[in-house]
Amino acid sequence: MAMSDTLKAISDPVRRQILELLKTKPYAAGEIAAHFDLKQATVSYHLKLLKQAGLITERKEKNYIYYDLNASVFEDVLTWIYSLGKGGNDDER
Amino acid sequence: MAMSDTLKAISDPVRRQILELLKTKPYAAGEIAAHFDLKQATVSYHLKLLKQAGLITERKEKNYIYYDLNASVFEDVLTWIYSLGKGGNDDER
DNA sequence: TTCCTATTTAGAAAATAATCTAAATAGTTT
DNA sequence: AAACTATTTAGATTATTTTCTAAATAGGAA
Repeated sequence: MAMSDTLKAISDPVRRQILELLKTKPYAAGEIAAHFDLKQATVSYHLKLLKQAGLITERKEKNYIYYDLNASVFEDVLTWIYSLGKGGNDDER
Repeated sequence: MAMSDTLKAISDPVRRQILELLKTKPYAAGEIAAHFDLKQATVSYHLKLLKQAGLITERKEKNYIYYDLNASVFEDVLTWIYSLGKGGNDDER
C-alpha cells in the first residue's frame, strides 16, 4: 500500500491501460479482459496487483465484479516527484 | 526515453534512492555505490538504466564520472497522472 | 611505459514478474 | 439441486530483471 506498490503497479503497460480504461467509468473484470489479448486469468492477476496498490476498488453486483479507479493514491507519488525538483537544475518548469 | 522508461526506472527502490541522493548535488559513480550494499557493477547497471531514461546526466572529470539528476523528465509522468484525475472520484484534492 | 584508481561491460546465476492451463469458487437461473 | 456464467486461485512455464564475478577500458600518476 506504500508508494513502492503504486510505482510497481504503474510500471507495467497493461496495468496502465487498465487504469486509463477505468478513467471514465467502472468496468466488470470480463469487460476489462476483453480489451486485451491476454487470458482472463492474466488480467485477473493484474487487477489483483492494482487492487493491492489501492489504485482500484471493487464492488460486487450480481455475479460480476466491477472495478473502479481510485487515483487519490497518487498523492504520495506526486509528492515524491515534486520533492526531487530542487533549485539547481537548468530547465525545469 | 518515453514515459514507459521513466516509470520502469523509478519502480526500483535502489534507483529511487539514487535519485534522492543526487537531489542535492552530483556524485561520482563510486560515491553513489558507497551508499548501497551492492557491488559497484550492480550500481553501474542501475545508473545505466537511469541514464537511458534520461533521469540523470553524466559528466566526465579526471577519471571520475559524475552523475546529476534531471527531474525535467517527469513532466510526462505528471501529465499522465493528472489525466487520470477525472471528475467522479470521491476524495481527490 | 608501467602501475594505480574509477568505472563499465560481458556473461552467468538468482530472484521476480508475467503469462498460460486447468481447476476451484461463487453467485444465477432454471 | 443442476447447469450456467463470471471470476479467481493454484501451479507450471516463460520472460524479464537484478545481482554477482571476472575481465575490459580509460584516464592519471609514478
